[in-house]
Amino acid sequence: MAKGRVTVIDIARAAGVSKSTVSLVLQGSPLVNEATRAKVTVVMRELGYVYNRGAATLRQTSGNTKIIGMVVNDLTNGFFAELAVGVDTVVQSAGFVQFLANTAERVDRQQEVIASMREHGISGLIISPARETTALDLKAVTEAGIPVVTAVRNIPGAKCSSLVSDNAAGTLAGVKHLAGLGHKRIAFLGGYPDIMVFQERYRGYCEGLQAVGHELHADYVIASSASRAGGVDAIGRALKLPEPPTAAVCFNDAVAFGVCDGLRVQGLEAGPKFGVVGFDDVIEAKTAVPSLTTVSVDPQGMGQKAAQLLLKQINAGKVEAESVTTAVRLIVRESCGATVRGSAEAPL
Amino acid sequence: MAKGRVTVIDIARAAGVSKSTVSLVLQGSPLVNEATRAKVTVVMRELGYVYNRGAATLRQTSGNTKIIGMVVNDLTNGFFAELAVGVDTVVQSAGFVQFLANTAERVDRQQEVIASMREHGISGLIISPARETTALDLKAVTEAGIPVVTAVRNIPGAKCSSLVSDNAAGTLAGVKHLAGLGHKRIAFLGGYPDIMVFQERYRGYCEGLQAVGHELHADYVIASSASRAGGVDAIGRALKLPEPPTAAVCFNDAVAFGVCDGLRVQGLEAGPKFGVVGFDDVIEAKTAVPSLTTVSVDPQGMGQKAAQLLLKQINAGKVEAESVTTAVRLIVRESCGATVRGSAEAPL
DNA sequence: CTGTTAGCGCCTTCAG
DNA sequence: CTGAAGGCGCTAACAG
Repeated sequence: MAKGRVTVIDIARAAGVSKSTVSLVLQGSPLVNEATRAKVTVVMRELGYVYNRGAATLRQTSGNTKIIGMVVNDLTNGFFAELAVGVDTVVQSAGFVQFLANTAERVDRQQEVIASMREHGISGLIISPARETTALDLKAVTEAGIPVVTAVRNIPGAKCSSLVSDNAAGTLAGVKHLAGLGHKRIAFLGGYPDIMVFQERYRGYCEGLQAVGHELHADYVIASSASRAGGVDAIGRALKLPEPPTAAVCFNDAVAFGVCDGLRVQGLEAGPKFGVVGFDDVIEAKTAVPSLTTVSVDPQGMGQKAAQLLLKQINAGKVEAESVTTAVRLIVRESCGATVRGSAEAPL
Repeated sequence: MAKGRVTVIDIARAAGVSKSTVSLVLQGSPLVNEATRAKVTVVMRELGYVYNRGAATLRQTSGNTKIIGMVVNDLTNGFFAELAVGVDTVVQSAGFVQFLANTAERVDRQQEVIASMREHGISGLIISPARETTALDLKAVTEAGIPVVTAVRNIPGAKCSSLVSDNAAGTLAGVKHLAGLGHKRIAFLGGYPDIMVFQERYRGYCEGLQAVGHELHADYVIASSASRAGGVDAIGRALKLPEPPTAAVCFNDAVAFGVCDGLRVQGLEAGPKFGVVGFDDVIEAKTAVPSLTTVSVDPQGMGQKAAQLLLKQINAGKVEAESVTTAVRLIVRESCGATVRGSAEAPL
């Protein structure tokens, strides 16, 4: 039963041809007679032949298994599950299979599974790295010439492509959304200007104001720690201004939650009267509140982009694994006091 | 760089030994001198050797890749994501890797990925089958002697193990829970007695009544379609009884929702005054309501059990892939008007 | 268009 | 305890 696995040689004998002919049929070569091909195909089905990809890989340019590795830090989080689904769809239709491993934020597990995947000869790797992951953890893989794409989080010094939110487009969409609701005084709250992400989101904020014809008021840009406490602080200061804002774009979701808290203290509420948009950094995704409009990444879309990017590199001959930062599609979910829905698309 | 992949022969040369010695080191054979082993190990690290599992598999009893396939009908659903995580944890610690594929309920996709996985030589398969899957769809795999475990849903005629909810234990726990809250008149609503699942859940109901010392009243067992509408119907009839029940165990979640609807119509409400327990059949998982106590499977636990079962069969020499129905752990989540928490464990 | 020959990287005898 | 062959299933040249 499971004993004599049928091989090319078996089907060659049964079809009265040679193994190489069978091999040619297998890879759809045009060098084979149509009648022969048909006969071989039939015999294959009859004998229940299954292609042994391992053997083929071994013989060929030792590398192109059609397997890609996908390692995720928390599959329990719906965001990452959707990410995996996105990857899966494109990977499947390209005839690849994906290894999936969950790290539960543990670098040691992550390294183990990466090693394991490498033994199996993955031809590419998509990874949403565990915290604490350093460029060194990926060095072995990248140096082996295996294309790597990081998603959601990126690893500074690593020789790999990364896929991060289009920060500017997100805040831009947020501003447009709020302006569309009639808000004239829109603040930008939270975060510190010394980090790159802040600069990008701030730029989008400025561009948004410009796009809707508002002036940029320095008073409405209030830096604070990128935390819930920081949000409370920032909104507190904002409301003390002579002409307080009526809406705010927040650096991230944590800040946005803090802003909601702060509003509540003042007897206000996030909603139609005071519009709050938070940039969703996934980390707090599980605690999303409905009274908040968030700018968030479409996880499936991100997964698809990641897979496409990876496959492109694999097919391109696994070179050019440079730090190519790519943009992703953003969705502004409207949730409170509005029917407007903003969205921004930025191509690869 | 990625050119000359280092092989056993390379490291043999560098370490000044023969390939077979290296091979022995690789599989931790005791037949090798400690000093030699150390030297070889060092050289391996220095040259950045990675074990080629494909080649090994090819040489060996052509079958034992350490890969298991996991196919899921909807990874977007948190339940299945957790299931996958459960599988992943045990599979990882057993030194296996998992292929994960999402079918989105499409049998054609499912068949494709299964075929693909087979080409890669999976040594076992865990599958939560798409609807419409028949025993025939799995025949090729099972006949090849590859152990298969179905989870969540099972496929009648298939030669494989399956993992389904412990129905009796679930309803039994539900009855105990309600009795613990002081309910004396507990009904069993929904479903039709001609299906196996009904019989099992009904049995648990009876056992539960017995366990808490209640009489079984035929009036309190009301069959109806296993749908939301069926639930409305059943509770309607129940409330017309001379001594209406004060609590109900429902055949499944759909029925339970209907019961809640029906109660609301009568000015009642699921909660402390009228206890409702629904058996969670996953299908409706996304629409869970908080005022409802549900008997539901622990998805991670189920995944772990599935993986353990599969690995056991793989290690046992891939025989005995008979229809072994196994039980799973159930959790009764308490949610309304009670601090009691029931749970039932049924071992493999 | 088809058959022949030679390995891919590894593991298993079987001698030394 | 270590070295020398042979072959897993498949494909890549070459011949016919």
